[in-house]
Amino acid sequence: MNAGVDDRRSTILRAVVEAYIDAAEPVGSAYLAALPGMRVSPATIRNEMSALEGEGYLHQPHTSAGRVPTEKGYRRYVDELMTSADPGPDRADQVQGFFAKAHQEIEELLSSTTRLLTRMTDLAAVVTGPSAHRARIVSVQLVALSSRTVVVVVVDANGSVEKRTIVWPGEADSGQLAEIGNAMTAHFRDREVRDVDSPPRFEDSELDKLGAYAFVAVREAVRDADRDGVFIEGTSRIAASFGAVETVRDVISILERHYLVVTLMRSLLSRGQGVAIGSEHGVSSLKECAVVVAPYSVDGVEVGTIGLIGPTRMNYASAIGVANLVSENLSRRLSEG
Amino acid sequence: MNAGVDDRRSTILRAVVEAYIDAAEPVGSAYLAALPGMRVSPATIRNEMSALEGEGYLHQPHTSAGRVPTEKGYRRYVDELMTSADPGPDRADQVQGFFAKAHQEIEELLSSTTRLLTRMTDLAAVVTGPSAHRARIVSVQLVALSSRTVVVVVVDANGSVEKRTIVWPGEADSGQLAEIGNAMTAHFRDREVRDVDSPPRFEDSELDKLGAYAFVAVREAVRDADRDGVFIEGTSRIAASFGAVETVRDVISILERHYLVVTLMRSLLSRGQGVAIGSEHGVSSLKECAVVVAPYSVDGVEVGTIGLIGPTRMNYASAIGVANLVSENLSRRLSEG
DNA sequence: TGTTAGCAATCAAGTCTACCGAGTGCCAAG
DNA sequence: CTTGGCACTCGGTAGACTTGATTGCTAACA
Repeated sequence: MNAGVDDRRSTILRAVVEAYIDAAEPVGSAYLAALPGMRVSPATIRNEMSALEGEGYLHQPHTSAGRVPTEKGYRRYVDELMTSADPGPDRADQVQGFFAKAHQEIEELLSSTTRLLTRMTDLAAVVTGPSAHRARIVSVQLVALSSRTVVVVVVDANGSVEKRTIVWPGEADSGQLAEIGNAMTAHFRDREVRDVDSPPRFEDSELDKLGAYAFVAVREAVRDADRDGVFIEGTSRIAASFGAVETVRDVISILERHYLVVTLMRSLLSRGQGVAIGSEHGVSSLKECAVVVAPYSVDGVEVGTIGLIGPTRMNYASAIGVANLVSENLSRRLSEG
Repeated sequence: MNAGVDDRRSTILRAVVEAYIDAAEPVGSAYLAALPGMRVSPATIRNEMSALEGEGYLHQPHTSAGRVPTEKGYRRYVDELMTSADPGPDRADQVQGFFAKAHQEIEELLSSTTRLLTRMTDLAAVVTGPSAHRARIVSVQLVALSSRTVVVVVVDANGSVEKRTIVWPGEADSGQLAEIGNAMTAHFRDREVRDVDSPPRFEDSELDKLGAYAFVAVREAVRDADRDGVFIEGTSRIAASFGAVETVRDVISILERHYLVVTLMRSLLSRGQGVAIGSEHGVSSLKECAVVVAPYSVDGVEVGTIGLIGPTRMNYASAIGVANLVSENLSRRLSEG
């Protein structure tokens, strides 16, 4: 029972899954028997498939049809049967080439990484920006837009820039603003974003009041930091993957709710899962989808997520391979500086 | 010929368009004759419809079907026959309420405005950020991320912040950086973004070299400024509007190419068109779509665009009304400060 | 002259039937 | 345990027929 990956039954399950991924049509015994590696007759394959159906790995849409993998079937395929997710040297080169001439700016880098993922897998791709919570603050500056409007600009060590526009309580004085900015920079410098808890204090009581006021903007600016960085591309591939418009609508409408997608990916990662198939992830609108996730890290710390979303009959080997490959390259790239 | 909007034939055309917008099904003479305002028999209506078909305003999918508006029919409807695009006091209140408690930050304001548009019209919505070319620069600062990495931060009068991360030629010295930043701020202050043409000069030859180097980053940062600000929401409504998955895929794949959408909207506006129907705009993948655009302005200068995209049988009155309403409110809001 | 009732004509879409064929399950022989 | 053979199932396709919506035309009418 549940022997290895080499027994005949498993081989047949693998062949069914791969054929179905390829052709999106129920797979019959005759087709399988004709496969190069297969040394048994259709009748034997039928027996095995019948057993696989009993075990819950396959499903028969109707009596006179071939078999289709169930979620459990895909799961077993991904966990045990799949041949290596190594994307091969061509793709490795492609990814390396991409990162070699990729843009400096982190946002543009991530956004074009998302497009790269979509292009390589033909799936919808998601990349979340590096979580800002652990990033260190490098500079805080206050700039007057007008006499009553001030923009607070916070730069962190990732090179992310967050800002908050506020109405200044009184006439904005550029000397004062500079002084507050310098004090803030000194105060927060090298502290992590999540440690922004109290404003710097000033001798001068007016400055102290203004400083406390500006501090609120700093806190809000860094609190929003994570919200910016979600990149999603390849939505149109979803339309190409499903025949039913309703499914397309449901899936796309989930993809439009970025925070939902991010939550989903994070929760998968935190449970140590790299792949969620069908209803495993619990989002009912995505029950016909599978999600592949991989974390990426900066200096060894996992800070962001790469995700691929497509139909359950996606090419898992390719998707997982590409996700990991891109994750490694992106991590390396972001850890350089 | 082409009398007014009050002759019977025009009334019938209007009724056909409105019925078709409503029900998405070919409209027959019996249905029209039963309409409250209609005082003639189905036979008469048939005669008129036949004439309208001859004039190119209507089309009959097949002999035993009712009539469907052609592009020309929609065009005439929008230009002459449509009843007022006034969205009514409820919606005006809704929009005012929205802007009353909307977010300060321009990006978030525009992004939630896009969602508002989608919600109110059930169409895909696009808002382009205020063109930065005419914005005045308020501040330029150089911040060291590490000894060899510097981020150049440019703040403009809209409150937009642009940045560019560069490798510094040498050890980054915070005193030098501050000096260059101050000189840049003084040099570019109140100049328009499009006028960023030459760096400030420094007495010190090393500073002058570094300044020229940093200037490149400033120019690149402001050149990219326009690229950020495109907000698109409601893609999933497209899936709900069309029956064919291919159409959905085509349209969404256009929506994914932001620059294409922006170009389309700008070119419509520059030709003074507020509505483009079907093939009028020349983007073949959108031939089953109509696009409604409205500019918005800051202090009387048109700086950005609002757009709505949906099927040709969208509710034009509502779409145009909402686009204009939101445009006015957004303009007012952005011109306040 | 414009309007209308009446009516035959048209044609998409639905229903019914027959049939084909892909694919199975099972049995008996190897 | 494997396999060939065979009856069986059932979705899908094709054709014939029906239904119903809608038209265009004609002739009568105001």
